[in-house]
Formats: sequence, structure tokens, C-alpha cells
Amino acid sequence: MCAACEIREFTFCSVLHDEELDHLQAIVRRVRITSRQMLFQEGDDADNVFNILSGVMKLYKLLPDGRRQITGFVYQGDFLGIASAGTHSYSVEAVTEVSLCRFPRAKLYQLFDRFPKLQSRLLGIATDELTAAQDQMLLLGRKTASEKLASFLLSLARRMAPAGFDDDEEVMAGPIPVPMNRSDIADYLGLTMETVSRTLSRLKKAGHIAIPNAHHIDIAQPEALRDIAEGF
Amino acid sequence: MCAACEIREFTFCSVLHDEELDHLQAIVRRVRITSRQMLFQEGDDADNVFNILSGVMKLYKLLPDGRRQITGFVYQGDFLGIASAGTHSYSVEAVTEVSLCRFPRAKLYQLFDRFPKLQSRLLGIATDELTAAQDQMLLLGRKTASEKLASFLLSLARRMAPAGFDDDEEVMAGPIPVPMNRSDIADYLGLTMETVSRTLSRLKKAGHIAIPNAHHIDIAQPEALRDIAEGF
DNA sequence: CGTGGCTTTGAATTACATCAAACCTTGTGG
DNA sequence: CCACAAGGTTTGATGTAATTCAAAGCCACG
Repeated sequence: MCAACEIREFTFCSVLHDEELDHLQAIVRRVRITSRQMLFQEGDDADNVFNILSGVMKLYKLLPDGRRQITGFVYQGDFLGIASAGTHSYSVEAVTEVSLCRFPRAKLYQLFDRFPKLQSRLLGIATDELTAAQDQMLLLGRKTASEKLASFLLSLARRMAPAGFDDDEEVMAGPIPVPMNRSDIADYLGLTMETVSRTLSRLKKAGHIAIPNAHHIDIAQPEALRDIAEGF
Repeated sequence: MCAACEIREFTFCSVLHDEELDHLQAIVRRVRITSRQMLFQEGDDADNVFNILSGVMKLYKLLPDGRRQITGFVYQGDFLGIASAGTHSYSVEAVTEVSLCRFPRAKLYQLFDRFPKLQSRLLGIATDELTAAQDQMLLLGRKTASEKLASFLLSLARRMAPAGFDDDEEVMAGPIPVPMNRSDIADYLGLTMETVSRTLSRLKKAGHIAIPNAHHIDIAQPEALRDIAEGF
């Protein structure tokens, strides 16, 4: 039931009020996907778009010899599937168990006529993603391994931090869950798994972070990490 | 006069027909900018959006120590200035002399109500840019210097090639103008100027390209270059 | 417990960067 | 009209951050 959706206010659905939401309700379908399962692949027809209810997924592109670039991770509340040519230009795979809302693209886009604010919202989302993509280009093209890892950890904290994380006050409440493995992080940052591991070890030795276990990282010195991330 | 605009059919303006175009006409202003002049800078209020009539501009982001990442070049017909937070997240500088149409953002966006297809078009543009950004992430994160240069030259050919260039038939009609300098190319591809120069020399020695002069490159073997670009 | 799949650490290699100098072009003033 | 100054480009020698190859640790699960 969309009207009672627990993450409604964090997604594009929030632009519609209760009775308008019925139109979304009419075309949506909940889907559940287990870890490592593909949602769709590069080249597939982009028949559906999605909204992440819970879990984490990775978007990536491949070169013929298997080199992989992860272009983004999507988290709870994120919109997924804006595609240009009618086919997807990247593949999507679940990092954790994921549940999502699936909308037939054609039907959703038909609603744009009746609810222009839906389309405005989508334009806003696309615009934000574009800004994020430009930040990532700066990271991939010009940042060092330490700067890449620092940037990544801070952005991960923004999305995965347990309640209590406050971006302004620099208060980190406990370790951040790191759902993806070292290989995924490497392919997201344009590095190798080994370099990711080594660089995390160095950040740990410097006292900037703690690593209670491979899938949890504690940001001990947010301010220091931010300086590194921004290249100071 | 918008209705008589020589590049009308290649821009977002094409979604409006003659009388609708008057509304654009009412808010547009032509601007001319000389080479090396800034259009706007990272952090500036995004009060205007632009349409390139002629010339080439570069978009870039900087790190505090001066490292630069060029996130894109824009050419004739390209739309410029989609920004998220109300401020620009990148700087824009003219590579050549440039003339463009300037639209006050607020006024243009007001037209979305009356002409929803304007907004659809903008969403389409944002979507295409997002796809291009993902391709560029793959390039920056995972391609070698040769692959980067091959990709760049082919994309440049698509935008700068003299009439007669046919993407399918692989017919290259004469040398491609290369308006940007080696340093710009380097900052776009995440390399140094020297590596760009060396790599071009190697492509030349291999017979894939000819370099009549620093600002013109002839793609002698498009098929070979494409294979390199795609990582085969 | 043992086995398989991550992750970490170590040693050797390499693609690209850095530092440095020579080599054009192009424009300018004598 | 030529010399030469300035800015960009190319080429060379050397350095290094990150990769590659390899092995050892560390869990988690049956």
C-alpha cells in the first residue's frame, strides 16, 4: 500500500498526495531479489524503472576482457532505471537482499501528463545524479588512492550510517556498515582490491578510521578524512 | 530570431513550433564570448542556462592544489547549465570563440507548465548526459591511455568532423579539428599532457591516425581505433 | 574442525607521472 | 623581412603510485 509506504517521504513518490498515489499504486509491483542476483543487464530493454525499498545494489559496465567499472551504488529510497536509448546502458546486481518497487516505464511516463510534478521530480533526480557523476569523474581522474577511499567512506556514511549520524555536527554514531566487498569498492574507485585493502590499512594506522571487521568501518576522525577526501 | 535560427533543429528548441517559439524568443539573449573567457564558475548561482550556437567550451572541476578534471566539452547545439543545488557544480570556459543563447533559468522553467514537452526534452537531455557520464567513468576508471585516446578521438570525430563523416560507413572525410590543447585533453582523460602526446605519437606510428598539425588529426583506421577504444 | 571464499600483507613489476630539455609555430618588433 | 620571444608540443631520462603475482590470514559455515 503506497499510502502507508514506510519510505514514501524519502522517494520520488513523495511529490504525490494520498489520492494521487492511487495511480502509482495501480501500476506498481513489489519485487524481492536476493544477494548477487541481477536486476537487469546492459543492453536489456528498459521496460521498467524501480524504487529501492531496502538493500543495496551496484550498477556497472564491463569491457570485453572483464574489466569492470561500478558507476554507482543505490540505497534505500533511490530511483533506478533512468535510461536514454530505450535500453539500459549498465547492469544492476544486488549487493544485499533487496526489495523494490517496479513500475512499467511506459505507464509511469504516461502519468507525467496528469502529474507534471512527477516529471519535475524525475528531472531533479536526473540532475542530482549528473552532479554526483561529475564528482565521481573528478575522483576517478584526479584523486589519489587515499583521497578516493576517504571520499568513498564519507559518502557511504551519508547513506549507510545508523541513525544519529549528523553531517554538520560531524558526529559519527558507531561503525558504518559496508555491505559491498573490497572488489566492489575497487571497481567503484578505479583501483584494485589490494590497493583498497592497503589504503584502508594505512588510514587505520593513521588513526583516521577503525575497522572492527571487514564489513564495518568506524570513522574516527571525520574532519581529517574530509580534508583528505577534498585533496587538502 | 529563433524561428530562423540556423541550428534550431539540433537543439532542445526543436520541440517547439514557430508560434510557441515566440515565448522562448521573449526571454532569450544572445551572448558572445572569446576564447579563454569564463562563462561561469563552480559555486556561482545558476541563474541562467545556455544553448551553444557555435564554438566549443570546457566544463571542469578543481581540487584545492590545482588538479583539474574536465568533465566534458560542449559543442554546437549542446545545452548547458543543468544544475542541481541552485549553484553550478563546475566551471565553464570557452575553448574557442563561442556564441550562445542565454535563458534566465526561472523564466525558462516557468514555460514548462505551458509547454511540458520542453521539460520532457530537458529530461531527455539530462538522461543522455547521464549515459555519457557513465561511459566516461568507465573510461577514467578502467581504460588504458591508448584506449582513452582512441575513445576520445572517436567521440570528437562525432562532434567535430567536417560534413561527410558517417558513423556507420566508417568514412572519415578529412582531418578532424581538435580545438582543445593537449593539456585539456589530458585533464579530460585523467592523464598528463606528456602521456597524451606520447600516446598520440604511438597511434600515429602504428598507422591508426595521422597528425598533420597539433590541432588536426586524421583518423586513418577507424575500425582499428574503435577496437582499441572498446578494449579489444 | 576443516574447507572455501574473502581479505590482508609482501615482493616484484609497470604504466604513467614527473622532471627536464629540445622542438616547433606563430606573432611581433626591429 | 627576418630574428627571436613566447607558448604550446614532443621527446627523453628517471621516479613512483598503483598493479600484478603470490602467499598467508581470517572468518563463517557445514
